[in-house]
Amino acid sequence: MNASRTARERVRAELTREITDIARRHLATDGAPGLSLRAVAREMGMVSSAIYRYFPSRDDLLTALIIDGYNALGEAVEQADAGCPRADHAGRWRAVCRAVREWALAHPHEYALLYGSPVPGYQAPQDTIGPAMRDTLVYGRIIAEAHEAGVLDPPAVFPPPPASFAEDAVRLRAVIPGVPDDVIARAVMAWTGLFGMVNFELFGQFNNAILDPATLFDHNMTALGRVLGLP
Amino acid sequence: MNASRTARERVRAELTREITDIARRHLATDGAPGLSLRAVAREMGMVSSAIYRYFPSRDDLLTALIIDGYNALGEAVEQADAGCPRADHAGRWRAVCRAVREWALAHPHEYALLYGSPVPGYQAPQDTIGPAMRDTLVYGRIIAEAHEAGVLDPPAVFPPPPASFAEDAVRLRAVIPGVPDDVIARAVMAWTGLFGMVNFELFGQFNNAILDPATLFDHNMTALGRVLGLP
DNA sequence: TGTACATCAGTGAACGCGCGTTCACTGATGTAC
DNA sequence: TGTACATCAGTGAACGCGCGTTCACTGATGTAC
Repeated sequence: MNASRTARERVRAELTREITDIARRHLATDGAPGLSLRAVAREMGMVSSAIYRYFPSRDDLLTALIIDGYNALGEAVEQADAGCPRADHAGRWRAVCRAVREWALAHPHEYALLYGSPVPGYQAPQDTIGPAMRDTLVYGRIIAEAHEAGVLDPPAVFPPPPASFAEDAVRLRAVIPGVPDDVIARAVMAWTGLFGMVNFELFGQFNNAILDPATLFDHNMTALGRVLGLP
Repeated sequence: MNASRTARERVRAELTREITDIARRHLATDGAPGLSLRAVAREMGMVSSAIYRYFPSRDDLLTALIIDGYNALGEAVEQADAGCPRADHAGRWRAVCRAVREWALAHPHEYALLYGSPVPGYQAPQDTIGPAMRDTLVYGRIIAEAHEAGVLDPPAVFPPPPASFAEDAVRLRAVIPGVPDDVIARAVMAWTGLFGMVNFELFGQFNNAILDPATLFDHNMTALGRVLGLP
């Protein structure tokens, strides 16, 4: 019977979700290295081996958490972008920057799993690539649309990128279509600048030095927007 | 006897060094979460409890590694700076950027220990603060000296930092004396931009996207130098 | 609609491993008179 | 210079813990005729 078949499958889907939820909570308190299948099973009220019906190994559970994390961040970024007038490209850039920072502050260990030091011995499989690009596509779209609208005006204070950058620029244009190499290089600068700042705040490099990171973050993201040529 | 007293102390110092050397090697292959006192003791040919004569706990060994790491990076940065003509501030900035990247690529796990996700449950003690600032002081000095020499000319493309940034700027001026708030904000931008790019390269965000990170790194660091106002 | 069979979820025991840390101890090295 | 004592380094056993993963199994749920 189809209905009962989906009944079993529904239970399975729900338990899978419950496992990742618990795992995510453990991640939030103990970090990735402390995530343990046995602890999750214990909290599920299951015997530890039962988890293997749902995830064939610890690494697969980690992968699920990584994918969920990228999707959650991606969605936050998409929503921040969607909340701005389409033509306000500078505002959209600032909004997505703020969204990244806020999501990171709200989920520090999850953020660390995505953008911190790699978990030793863990090799991310192909399925993480798509979700990992979700937020990146939003930045790319903002820049590409600004360029298309003719409002992108990068200040002429940098030397042009070297010719050898052209090859990587081709690949990156998949994310920011239609823009010249110089804009691509600036986009990477903005992208790494955004995450560099979030990393430093989250990983403690600002301790004892910058007590009001929010203010500086907003200002520096605005400045990076100007570097990009956003108005 | 003084001579024999230092004999015992010399052995102690050497064994301490040997322990941290082995630990550093383990760090390089297994990462921080996999660093184990027992494994180090085993390789020393000691019983595991003997390590406690040298380090009262695993965390203290980690602390020693962190301090050594900051010092090694700091020294690399200092030497890169020292290898440039004093008046070539832009060249000095590029040189220290390259030194950071090269050190990080040569010691990825050590770099991750310093600038990656915090080790869960580990709280860095006060003694790490000094070494942690060693490289920072070099960037600060370059900018301060360029400013003092009157060659710092930051492009007027950014809005001024908000008034509320003034408080943090006071603190940061301990590292970059004599410069206005706007330059301080730009310095943080360059600083986070530098490490943001190294982080992304090392932690895998450039995978499948940027195949020639060295070229883009050099170009973007030059661009960040221009943001700072270096010629 | 009822029955025979196949699939699946969860159990419980076990394997084999590693870890940090404590403690009472022996024997060597250094110190003071 | 020689002896009594104190300090220190290293031993070996133990405590108490946790982990990932495998495997033969039971009993429930679903499927096909």
